Amino acid sequence: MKNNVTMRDIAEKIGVSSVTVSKALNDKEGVSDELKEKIKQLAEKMGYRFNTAARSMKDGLSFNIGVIIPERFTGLAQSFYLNFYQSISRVLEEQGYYGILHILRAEDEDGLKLPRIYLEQKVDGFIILGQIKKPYIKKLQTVELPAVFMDFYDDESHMDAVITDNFYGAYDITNYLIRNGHEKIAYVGNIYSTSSIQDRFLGYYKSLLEHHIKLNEKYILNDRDNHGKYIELELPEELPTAFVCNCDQVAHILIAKLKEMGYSVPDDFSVVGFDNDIYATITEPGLTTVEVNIEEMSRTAVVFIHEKIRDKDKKHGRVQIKGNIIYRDSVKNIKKD
Amino acid sequence: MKNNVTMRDIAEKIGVSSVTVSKALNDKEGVSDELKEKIKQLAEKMGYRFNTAARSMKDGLSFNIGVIIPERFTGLAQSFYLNFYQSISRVLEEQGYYGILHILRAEDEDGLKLPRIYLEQKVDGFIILGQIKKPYIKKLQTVELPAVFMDFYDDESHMDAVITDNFYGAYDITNYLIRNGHEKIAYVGNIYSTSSIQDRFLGYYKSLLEHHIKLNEKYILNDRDNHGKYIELELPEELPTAFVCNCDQVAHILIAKLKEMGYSVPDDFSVVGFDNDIYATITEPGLTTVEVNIEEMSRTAVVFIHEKIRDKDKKHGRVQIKGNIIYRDSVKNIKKD
DNA sequence: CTGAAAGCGCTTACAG
DNA sequence: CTGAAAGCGCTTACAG
Repeated sequence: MKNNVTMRDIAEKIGVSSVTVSKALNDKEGVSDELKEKIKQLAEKMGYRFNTAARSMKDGLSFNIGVIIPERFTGLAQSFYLNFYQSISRVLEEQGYYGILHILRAEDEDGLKLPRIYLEQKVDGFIILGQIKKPYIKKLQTVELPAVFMDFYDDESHMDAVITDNFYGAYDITNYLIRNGHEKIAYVGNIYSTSSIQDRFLGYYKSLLEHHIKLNEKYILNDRDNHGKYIELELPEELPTAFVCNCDQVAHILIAKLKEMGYSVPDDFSVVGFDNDIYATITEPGLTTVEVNIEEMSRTAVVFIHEKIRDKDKKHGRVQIKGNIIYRDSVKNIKKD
Repeated sequence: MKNNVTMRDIAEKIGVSSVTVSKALNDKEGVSDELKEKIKQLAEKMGYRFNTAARSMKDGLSFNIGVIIPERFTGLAQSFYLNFYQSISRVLEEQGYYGILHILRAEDEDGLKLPRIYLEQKVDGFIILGQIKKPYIKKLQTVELPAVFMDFYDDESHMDAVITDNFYGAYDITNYLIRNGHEKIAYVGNIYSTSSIQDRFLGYYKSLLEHHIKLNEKYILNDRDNHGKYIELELPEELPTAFVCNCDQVAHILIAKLKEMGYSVPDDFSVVGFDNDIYATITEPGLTTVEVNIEEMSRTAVVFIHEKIRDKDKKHGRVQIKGNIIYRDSVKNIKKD
């Protein structure tokens, strides 16, 4: 690649040293304004492009952030985290960083194999998008690079985490159902599966408690096995009037099942979701759901990782970003006035 | 970052030069097998991580590929290209590369602004995913980096392109409808919008021609304006028995509309799509559609860009990757036997 | 305000 | 089989 314009080329053309060119292009002190301007213009004219690799060598920073998504959260039907990645990648670019996506294979996660982006010093830090297994979290902690968890947390490890406010989101939307006259409300989700599903369940439970509605164990419906694979939903004998689903996709599946059984939503049952992802709009009727504020979460995570790169000891702890309820057509007011 | 282990550290510990360490770790000639093994083990033990930046400086290669997606093909409801990117990113990683995603903003596309990944020498080449405007194509050609188009092509510019076999895909699936007794078949798509939609239309047309079915202009239904925004579908007065949709998403929209009008699919109308994306499985009934072979296309594009990086003058032209028909439940056999 | 020197960590000839 | 030297393109003290 000898045909690339370097600072030295510019320097020679103008009769100064490359140090001066460096200072000028980086807007540093110690170059007269005229010269600065002259250098900048010549650089532009010569088609100068900054060589990131050289800078990286000097300060040991790549200005790349590795965004790690466990394989099981990807696939044709699961675009949520990819959208998340897109948002992160956008925010990173605004901040002068780049996001390198790494899909963490199940075997690497189990085998505690660190991604090559780490082994090749390709990145300055990690954003981990989606719950990873405990041993892998431990493994990541042995690594000196900063990491921020997104959309999940792990209490033992005290890693910084940016999560959606699962608890209050579920609490709010359950309150909304109750305000609409519902009392027999089921929760759909494997409450032993992920922290998100658990916290959403607890928010739902809090709402019940506050309204002195007794928690009915038969109204906790399992939606997936412990590997995250969806299983056939089993409805209780005595049916509720409303369902709080732990995510929009499960709400979509539930509604399909109810329709198959000859029921109508929201006329026979009200259903709410969580996430506001593609399933919320694609479902007929549109889902009333809790929006995950992807943009705000991305912004926060990027600020965190940036600060941690500059200061290794910086801690942020667990930060919850509140989402709003998006009202669509899957809830019916059954209050008898 | 002084606390990183370098080749020199390993060399000193073992009493050889860093050249020998470099040779050993890269499995080059000129080091005895014993020494090689010893060096590798020590490297492992000392937690040595290769410094990509240093290698980049030497040979001017970043081992990053910029994957550019125009903004208008992204968003919550459009995960197709993100899935594509994921597949590309996976294949790149297998080949020792990394894919850096760049969402091309509309204003940058119109303003002919090159992405920063180019200006900062972050990437060795581009994969452009999704049709970009002509002037931007021209702009890209002024750049010395190799580029491969994916899922679209541009005839004037003779840029290498990996596309799905739109023509024969649509031809095959239209043939399939005809074999099922359909003769009044509409095509849904703005045939002036993208080359894909146009080619799929022509495949549909070829099938009609071969079966001596006259093309009815009223059976060409526009689905989007020239900015790609979906518009309300207008059905012809005399309805067809089947619809060939230019993509699954439009098939989804069409089926929703037909259902609203009180019709049933496939009982009243057969509908087929193209892409086999999330809309194909989410639609009720599941869509019979032409699968885009994302994996194979990614593989091909990565091979192309890799070859072009090594040999600037390498040309591949336009390569079509054939997809298969995925049979689901949106087509009814109406042949009277 | 300007620049010579040194160094970031590796690799590529080349010499022994 | 092994290594000294030079260089990739930049930046950071430091000297003037």
